[in-house]
Amino acid sequence: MKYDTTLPIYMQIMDRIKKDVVTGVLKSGEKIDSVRALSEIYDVNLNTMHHACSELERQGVIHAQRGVGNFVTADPLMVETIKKEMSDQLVNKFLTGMKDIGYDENDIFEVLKRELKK
Amino acid sequence: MKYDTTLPIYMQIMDRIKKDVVTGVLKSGEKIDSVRALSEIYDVNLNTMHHACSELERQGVIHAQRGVGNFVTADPLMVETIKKEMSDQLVNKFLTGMKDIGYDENDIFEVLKRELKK
DNA sequence: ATTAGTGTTATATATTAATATAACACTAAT
DNA sequence: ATTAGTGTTATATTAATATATAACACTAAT
Repeated sequence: MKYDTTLPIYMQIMDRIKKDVVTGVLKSGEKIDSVRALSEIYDVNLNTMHHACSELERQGVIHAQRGVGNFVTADPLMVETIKKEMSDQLVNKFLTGMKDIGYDENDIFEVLKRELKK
Repeated sequence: MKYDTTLPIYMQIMDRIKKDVVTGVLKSGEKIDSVRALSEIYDVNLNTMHHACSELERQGVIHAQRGVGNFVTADPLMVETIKKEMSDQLVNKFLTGMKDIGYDENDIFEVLKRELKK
């Protein structure tokens, strides 16, 4: 497991789990690995893993059941919402970032067309 | 001045200054405000501002002259290089991020076309 | 009732980032 | 030589992350 130094580890883990939920690797309603198992899989401390999970719960991605385990949100609509949120944020960051360094919308379109042709 | 909690402040400042260099708000070879003035403008501690500046110098964006001031790199080619680096990183983060959440290249293209039509 | 496996909380330690504050080192003008 | 304005370095303090380690609280099966 490799982590970026620019973002807290617990956030990077949240991101990976959200991606798994959004892509269906983790299915709606499904039980996920225990925090202890996950802390080994992601190679982090138990507290760090719990930090990630409790934040994910606050965001409605998963739901914890004490003594039982963590479960992916049972609401499939929520999964779509999360996907929309993530893509919106990506698009927004990309467009504002490009505009901030002087590209107009046509430029952006051209850059991307060139990049996607590869 | 508003800062994001997800990225260290000194990096966010570096980003803003690099944007100013790339867009010509700060011109090649030009003297920039003193670290003390900048620390007030960006509303951060002098040490934080110096941290940002010394990193910018390490990256070749600016050049410090002790007792005199900081200057934007005199090499206009370097400015272009920085711009290219920044756009490459933006494009890369966007594309990998979108692919990670299940969009293929056609999807990405469509999402962006729709967004740019607004 | 006991036990194994859950989520959860707590204490102590180390590291990084940011702050306040002060001083040092150098340059250019006076 | 002095001075004002630069970059630079240093010390102490606080807050956020991440760690090791231990314990607590709850659930389901035995």
